[in-house]
Amino acid sequence: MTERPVTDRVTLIDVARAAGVHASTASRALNPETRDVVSDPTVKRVLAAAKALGYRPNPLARGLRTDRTFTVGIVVPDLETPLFPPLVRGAEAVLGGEGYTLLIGNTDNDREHTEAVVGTLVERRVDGLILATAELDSALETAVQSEGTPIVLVNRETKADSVPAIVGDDRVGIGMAVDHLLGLGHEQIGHVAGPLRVSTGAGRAQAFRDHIAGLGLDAVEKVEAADWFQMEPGAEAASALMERHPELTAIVAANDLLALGTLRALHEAGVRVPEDVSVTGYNDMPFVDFIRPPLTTVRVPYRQMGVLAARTLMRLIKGEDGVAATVRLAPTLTVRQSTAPPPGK
Amino acid sequence: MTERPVTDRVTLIDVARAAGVHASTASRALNPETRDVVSDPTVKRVLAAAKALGYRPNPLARGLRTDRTFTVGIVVPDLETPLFPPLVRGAEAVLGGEGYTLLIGNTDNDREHTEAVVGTLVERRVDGLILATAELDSALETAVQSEGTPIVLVNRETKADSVPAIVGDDRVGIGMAVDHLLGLGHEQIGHVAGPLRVSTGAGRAQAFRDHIAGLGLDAVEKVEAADWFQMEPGAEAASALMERHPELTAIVAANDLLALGTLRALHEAGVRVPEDVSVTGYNDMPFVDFIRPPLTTVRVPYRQMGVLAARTLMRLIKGEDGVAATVRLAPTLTVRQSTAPPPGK
DNA sequence: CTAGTTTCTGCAATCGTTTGCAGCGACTCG
DNA sequence: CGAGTCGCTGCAAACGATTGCAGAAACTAG
Repeated sequence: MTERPVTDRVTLIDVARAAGVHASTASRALNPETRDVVSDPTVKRVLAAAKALGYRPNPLARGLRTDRTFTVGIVVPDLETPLFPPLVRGAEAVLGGEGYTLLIGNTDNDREHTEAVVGTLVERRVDGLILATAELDSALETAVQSEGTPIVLVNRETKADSVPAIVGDDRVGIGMAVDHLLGLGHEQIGHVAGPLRVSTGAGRAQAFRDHIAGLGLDAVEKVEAADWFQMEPGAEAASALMERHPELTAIVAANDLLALGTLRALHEAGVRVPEDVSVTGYNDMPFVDFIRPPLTTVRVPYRQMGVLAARTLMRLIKGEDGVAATVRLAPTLTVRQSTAPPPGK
Repeated sequence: MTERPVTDRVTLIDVARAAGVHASTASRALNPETRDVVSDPTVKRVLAAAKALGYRPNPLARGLRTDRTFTVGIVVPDLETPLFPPLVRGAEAVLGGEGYTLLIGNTDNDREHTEAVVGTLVERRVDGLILATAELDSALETAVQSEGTPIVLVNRETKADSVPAIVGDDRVGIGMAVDHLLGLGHEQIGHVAGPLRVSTGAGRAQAFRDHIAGLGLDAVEKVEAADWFQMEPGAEAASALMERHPELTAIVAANDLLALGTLRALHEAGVRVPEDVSVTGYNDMPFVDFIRPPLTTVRVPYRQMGVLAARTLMRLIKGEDGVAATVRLAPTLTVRQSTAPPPGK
């Protein structure tokens, strides 16, 4: 296999030579910011030469000199979790439009792995970072911030309020699910919560308790937390919950996968949904309208979360002042067939 | 908001100074390849200094000098299509292990967009490219190749066999679906094909025809192609197909989404699945086991495709010889409840 | 004891940009 | 007509690494 010599990339110097000017002049002519210090005819010549030669600036050289790489890192726990792709796409849509490229990293929900990934991204001089990692701890992001890399959190918050976060409004979302069930006539409502060390898990559980308590009902012991946002733990938690509280006629799950697990546990226990027990999910994952029964769930605007996170990050990068601390996006309720009035109503 | 001065990054020169040597010596001591030309005590001192200062080389500077960025671009039509995340993760798993970072790009199945994305990635000096884009045309990849960037295709092929491809073996997969149906006693089997300008669409349709023809049955006019791999087009194609061939007792869909569309179309026509008509999908997307009825489908090892693509790309980057042209991965059949013997058997 | 190796380290160029500074010609104005 | 200003361009130094080359010890051998 012969090593074919590769078409040599055209550099700024080539353009300068072709236009009969010095490289620095060519640089200034090419850059809209500095273009006005160059005489009009020269600008035209340089532009023409650049176009003729098909010049594309070398981002490495530029980044080395300017300390701006026009890249943004986005790190997610697991791209295969269906809520992340829309989020990434939303971010990519706005970032791509501004000339940024996305570096992506998965963390597998592992603390060490997360630090390694964030480390390489910072080292690669990303201009900013979008973190959708799950852990509630905040040491990492403040550390990164102090190194000078702007950060935006997405789908989770941190105690340190120095870092902006774009999240779904879980209080509203859980409230909508509960109100929907109350409206159908349910009075005994339980909650299959997510892992409490994760902000979405803890937040939704708290929202559930508060909302029920606000109605003068007792909720505390009607919550069972799953180990993780997966079907299997969801099924276990649901079983435990129903065993302790056989009087429940409705279950609010903290997540669609937990709802799926709940569905399965109920099915295996011979309980019919929605005739005997109603179930709601959270997230409106793709295809939950195809399961049996189609899931009533709270729809979270993940794509828009990505869009807003990216916009916020852009403002941070540009050094704008007064970037909002935390933005909560309103969810909507999608009613399908996993909820119905309780038995005998 | 005061611009807090940022902790200055530690550079090779800092390390060199701390170790009392010249930067070039430090560089050699740090690089395992050249370490042996440096005396042992010096190596130790440099290593210690580097560790003490927390030195991380600047990839931009290195890339500028060496023309290796340790980045790989991966471009997919749409990250939200459920087969791509596992693929990306598979690739990331092996690439990350080798110190590479992934740059990701979506193309929206748009030709111009694709060229733009690939353009920026090449311009950013990625060491290689994994393309999962859908179009069958091959001008783009040969163009990129000629610029010197190694490419691996994934989930699709091209006519030019100079570029390696990792694909699922659709002939085998479709064959398994058809054989399964034949085994159940079906004799009138139709195919809802994907768009024929896409290699997976065209390939599966051809596989279907060939397989049926190989059995001496007539297949040609029992194929109806959908405009795109989505539910809606799938429903339309299925309706058209059933109208033309009401005698069909089984439909092989080229893709799970098309199968979902087919399911809906049949449901709306009052046809029961699987009692009246059996349906098979393709891909085994997440949660198709939860739909009604759980879908019998062909499982394609997408994660492994990503893994193999990455491995192949690594070999290409390292300049190894004899990298296989096209690898076909064997799928498996997952039998669920959307298939059953035809009525009266 | 000298000449020739070997081993190690430093010098300086290089990768492709950007940018502060200085110089040069043309123009303005008193 | 001379001094000051202005507009434009070039020079050269960065940015942070890598690497061919050469020089200085230290060592071997004759």
